[in-house]
Amino acid sequence: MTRTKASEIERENSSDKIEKILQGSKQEFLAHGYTGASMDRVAVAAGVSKATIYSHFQDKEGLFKALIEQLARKRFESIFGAQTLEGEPNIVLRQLLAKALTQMLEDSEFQAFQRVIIGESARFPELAQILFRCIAKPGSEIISQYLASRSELNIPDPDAMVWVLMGSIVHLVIAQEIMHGKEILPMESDRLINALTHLINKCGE
Amino acid sequence: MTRTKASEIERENSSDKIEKILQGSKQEFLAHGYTGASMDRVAVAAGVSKATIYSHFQDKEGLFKALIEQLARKRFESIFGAQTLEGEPNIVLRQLLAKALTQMLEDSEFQAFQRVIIGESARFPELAQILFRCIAKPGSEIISQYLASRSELNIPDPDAMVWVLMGSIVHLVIAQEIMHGKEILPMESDRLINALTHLINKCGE
DNA sequence: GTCTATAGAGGGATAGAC
DNA sequence: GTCTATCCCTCTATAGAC
Repeated sequence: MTRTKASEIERENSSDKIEKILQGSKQEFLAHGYTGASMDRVAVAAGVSKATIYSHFQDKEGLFKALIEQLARKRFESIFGAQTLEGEPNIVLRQLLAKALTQMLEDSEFQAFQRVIIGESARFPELAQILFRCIAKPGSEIISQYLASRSELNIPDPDAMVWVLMGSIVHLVIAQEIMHGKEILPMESDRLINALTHLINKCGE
Repeated sequence: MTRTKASEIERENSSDKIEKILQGSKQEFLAHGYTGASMDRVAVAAGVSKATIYSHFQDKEGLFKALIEQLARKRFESIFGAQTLEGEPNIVLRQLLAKALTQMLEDSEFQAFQRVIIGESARFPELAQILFRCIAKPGSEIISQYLASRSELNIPDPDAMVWVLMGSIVHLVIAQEIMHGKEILPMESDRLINALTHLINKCGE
């Protein structure tokens, strides 16, 4: 019986501590990056002692990797929870792009996650690759197959088209929010979405 | 007379030291990021003592900012050295996109620069914004005006189209090289360029 | 299992000699 | 202007008590 009931909320087992440590480390790593993060501050944020962290994780690197893998898994589930992709291409694609872009623009945790992954991609190339294995690859395959299945769209290279769509919206998030470019060179997401859907429509004419 | 002649190559003045320090700090900051960089290693790489660095720059932050500003200025000059943008749109745009993409894909220093700028964009938002002021904004204005001036292209929103073009190629560099995604989800630059030029052509039909 | 206390290394920055 | 030597702090990681 290791379940936590409301009546025994004071008692905590190891799994709870691990989750608390991961939550605390999320704050710290997403705010300061890998090198800038302090294990002392992780301990404070998690509400445990530093020694407890080291009893559950091998070292700072092990904790960082565990956190990133957990976050990537959660992102994957939240993105591909209920994507159907059926119906009129014009509407389906517009909704898909707009929804993905809006979610990314409004989710500052995602932006911090993306910033840290890119910033540490020299030290931890395998962590950046997890994003592609878990999110970009399955996502691009779904969209590419949809584009290919709709022959009226008349797209010569669906895989390349996915890179145009994905690249345009991901880059907008990186440029406008992550890099704070919106004050210098602003672009409304509606205009980008309109431009992309207009291009796809012209393809089929 | 502070010029350095070939006959007095041993003698160095302050300007030389400053340049050596910036060169040494480039290695260190681009390889390890701001927090991960060590002033001791900068001193070794530059061939000067740590105290000499602090006599020319206020602190680590000041040196980092000076370096990033220098690199941004150099990038700007190398990109907009000889861009004419005249002639048949189909050819001009294809060449422009292909050249920009190839240069970015082959320039690992640019990639490290981009990685560090993004990684530190939470701590130093003004540095990321320098990139937009010096590179993205002037570049996008040149391309946008070209697109608008060619009425046969029939582009409803040239500014938004620039974001599609720029976003697609910059994102490819980030995804394939900076984040090491090419082993997981590869995409050849030719196919992306073909897709983009095909879209632009369809617009005008 | 979890804590406090601390070891041991490396960080940024500076004083003082030359 | 430039160096060597050093200060003081924070860091990761662990030893030992409970």
